Amino acid sequence: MKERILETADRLFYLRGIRAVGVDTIAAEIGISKRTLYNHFPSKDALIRAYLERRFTRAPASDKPPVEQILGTFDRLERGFASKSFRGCPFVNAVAELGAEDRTVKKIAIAFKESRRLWFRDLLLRLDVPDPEGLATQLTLLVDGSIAQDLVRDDPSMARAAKEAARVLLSHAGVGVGEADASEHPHVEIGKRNS
Amino acid sequence: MKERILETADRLFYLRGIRAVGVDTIAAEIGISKRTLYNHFPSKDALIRAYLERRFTRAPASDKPPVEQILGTFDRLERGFASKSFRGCPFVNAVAELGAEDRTVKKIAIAFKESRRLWFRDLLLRLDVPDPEGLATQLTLLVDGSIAQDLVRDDPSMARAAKEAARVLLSHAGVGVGEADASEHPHVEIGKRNS
DNA sequence: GCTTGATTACACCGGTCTGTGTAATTAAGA
DNA sequence: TCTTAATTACACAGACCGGTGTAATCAAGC
Repeated sequence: MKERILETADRLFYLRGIRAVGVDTIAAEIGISKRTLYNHFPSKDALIRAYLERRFTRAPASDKPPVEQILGTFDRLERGFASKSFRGCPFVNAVAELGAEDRTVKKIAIAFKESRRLWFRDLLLRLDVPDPEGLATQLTLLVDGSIAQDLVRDDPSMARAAKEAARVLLSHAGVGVGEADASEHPHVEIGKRNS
Repeated sequence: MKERILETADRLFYLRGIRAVGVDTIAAEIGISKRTLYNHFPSKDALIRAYLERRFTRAPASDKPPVEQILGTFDRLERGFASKSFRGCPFVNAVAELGAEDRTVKKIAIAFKESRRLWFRDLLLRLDVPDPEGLATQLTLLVDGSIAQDLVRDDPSMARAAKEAARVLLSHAGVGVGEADASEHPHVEIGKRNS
């Protein structure tokens, strides 16, 4: 039950915005009474925090080469962008919506961003780059930048632009990166999904 | 009067969030009646749109070398991040808050993002880089990425990380970029209103 | 002085929101 | 069958919201 509530809250909060979705809406969507929802979560704030904590899932371990894992991140991003149910980074959105209002939300968001940076860094450590910390930070900038750009432009090709930039940064750090896929044309005009 | 309303709405909308600030709050902050506010703007939506349009000011022309202008962008960003009154990109925040609700808001946000990309592109054209369009896009990714990261982490050094990455990208495109911090010119005076 | 337009105070509307109180209903386990 | 816990329906409180109606007040220009 608790999981069903969280599941639904996740979908609605993420797609429509946290402030835009009321507890009545969530309860109605599942088909339960509002009272039941409040039996599982003491307040909407608690539900919001649980929603963000549930989003905070670390990437599963992979045995692929570090470079492939790093560049693959942007392929996954592009696939996510193409999905209708993609609407930016839930943590950035939450901080933008709730701001200084809820300090806990910000802490969760910071933890998430840092965990992704560390994921990059650990992969870079295995590649013997000169400055794994700084390069990891730069990669997160490309990730978050492409997410923000796609949020407003609805343009999944932002992920490819980020991937190209990541390739250049890795190459500059002495990492051997393969050729760009045949399907990737840097000169392509920026596509638009919606008019 | 209209300008005073916009001024106050700008500050409150940006710092506390659009949905979090009511028209009563704005009127009370200025010390005018709510009726006066509604004499200047037909609805809150109109006020929101005017707020975003007011934020949409293009960067003034500069006669500095293109590379300095490009890298200087990140210096201005860093100074902005350090300010207490910085809370991310108003356009990204607005889209995150209002989402699909208001199509006009999204259009303004898209226009702004594109105008900054074109600003980069026009500078890159003067540098004869192989792919000005793509590189301009990549630079915007670094800008938006550092803004998003600073929004959640409150870490102005993100701008420097972005600048470093930009240097690498420019250098890889055959542009001669000076040593780190060789382009520091303290009195670059461009309105820091945007993003 | 008079007219005109902006601004004011203030009440009020309908709606939505989070959260609670309560009593009835269900279902499962001992 | 009795007990216990979860869930239900439903009303309601209290607050805030966007927006309007109205009549009075103010200020400036003719």
